[in-house]
Amino acid sequence: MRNTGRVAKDVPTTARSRARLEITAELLDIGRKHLAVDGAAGLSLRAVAREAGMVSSAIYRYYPSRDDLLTALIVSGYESLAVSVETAEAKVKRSDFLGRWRAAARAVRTWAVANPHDYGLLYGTPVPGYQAPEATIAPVVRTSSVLIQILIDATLAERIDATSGPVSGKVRAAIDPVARIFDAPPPVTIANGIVAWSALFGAVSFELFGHLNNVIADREAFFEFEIDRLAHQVIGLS
Amino acid sequence: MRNTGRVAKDVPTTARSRARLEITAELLDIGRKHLAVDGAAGLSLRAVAREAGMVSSAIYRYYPSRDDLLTALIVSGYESLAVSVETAEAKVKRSDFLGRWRAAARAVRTWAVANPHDYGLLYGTPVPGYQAPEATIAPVVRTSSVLIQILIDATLAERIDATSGPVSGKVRAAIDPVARIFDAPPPVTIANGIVAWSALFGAVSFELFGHLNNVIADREAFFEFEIDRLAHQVIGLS
DNA sequence: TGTACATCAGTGAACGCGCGTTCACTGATGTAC
DNA sequence: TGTACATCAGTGAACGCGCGTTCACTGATGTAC
Repeated sequence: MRNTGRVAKDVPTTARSRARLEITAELLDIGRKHLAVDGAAGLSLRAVAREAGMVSSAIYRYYPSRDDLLTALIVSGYESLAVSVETAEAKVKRSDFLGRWRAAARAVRTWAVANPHDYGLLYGTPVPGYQAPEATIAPVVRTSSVLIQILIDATLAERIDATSGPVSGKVRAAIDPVARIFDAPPPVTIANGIVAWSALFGAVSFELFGHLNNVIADREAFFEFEIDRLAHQVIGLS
Repeated sequence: MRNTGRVAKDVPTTARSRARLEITAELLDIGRKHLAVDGAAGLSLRAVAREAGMVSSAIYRYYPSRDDLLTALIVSGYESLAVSVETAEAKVKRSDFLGRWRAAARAVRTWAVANPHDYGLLYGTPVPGYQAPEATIAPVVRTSSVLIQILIDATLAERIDATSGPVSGKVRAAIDPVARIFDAPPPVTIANGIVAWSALFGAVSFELFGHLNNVIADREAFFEFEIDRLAHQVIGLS
């Protein structure tokens, strides 16, 4: 079997290249498991190779350095989160804006609870000495685009309360980097959206990083309260 | 000079014990510096000892293990944050509840920006394999008590809007661990307070951990907007 | 005040460990003719 | 289809490194009489 002109260059055809993709993915999975035990700073290429049944130097055929494995883990984490959020949000009727926000917010928490160490890698303390390369930007945007799209749709449907009033010039300048990309929602909506978004991740981080111990008994119930408060009081969604 | 009966046992009298306190504190400072470069997971007793001009084994006279140094750093971090927040909030007229919230919230951010690595240690990803001992609880409570006191005072002065309405039984049960300690504010106020509190730390974490890059240009201006939104829309402070 | 003993900070060597990365190599797989 | 050569996954040894912790020790400081 040969590649026809149309097939993308990276589709594997030979046994060797199929094996390469599989092993690359397997090493990533093992890396993810180690993240859970030792944290990002303790991630060790030797340990991953060992568990894969390879000699320590062999892993360099797949990841040229420790930082490359870390980058792959971060990218795949953001992608996995994005898929969860997109899938959950897509199931809700397009005109149910509150429902779409709830679905997206719940998906963030559910994913984080299921993958606490990936969450910590993405949204916790930055790994010292690690500089995120460009490759990590695209999958980050995917997740937040879900919220932005809800805001855009709700704005066009006139389902966002503008009770909070217009926003000062200073704030408008502050949010300029996002606002210049999406011009449908008014500045106040974008600003409120960012407040709600960072509050959402604050809520999830508090739960996952142990700051709700001896504070909140039923985390799921409180989270529901929290995201409704944010939707109604902060975003003005109805 | 001798101890009179009244003097606390741990007040140093001899040159030796004074030196001990000083060196203990100096090692802590060096540890804090290393935190900034290598992160919590990379904190090394040998490196700290080296910088203090000691042989590596000597540090064991002061901190019996790596985890003990880490605990001391965490406790001193929470204390330093608590002092900043308490001091800033205390300067505001008692009847200016919004001003008190703003002062406390700003103090959290200011402290975090000035001590990003301590902040990461306290509010970021938990250190793998490290179990926080009881000693860390008291200083944590100090900071959040500032907010709770504002809520109590504002409730008694009837300066909190109850527009958000009463809270469901489920939510009341969820916040029971906190509510049973402070009975002045109604459950809805406590619940709203926790939402605002975790949103505040979410905002600070987003900024410090790099999630506002290419999103918010002027972070201070946006933070001001954010804490006002939280005060008005979420807590209902006037 | 002076002496004898106890306490304790700091030394230096050693333990066993794991790490990232390089390199020359072997042998299997893939490709061109 | 068969052969010669090129590619590349995986090996095993080695490099230089830093780590936490223990231990027997020296010598200065503090305490009791």
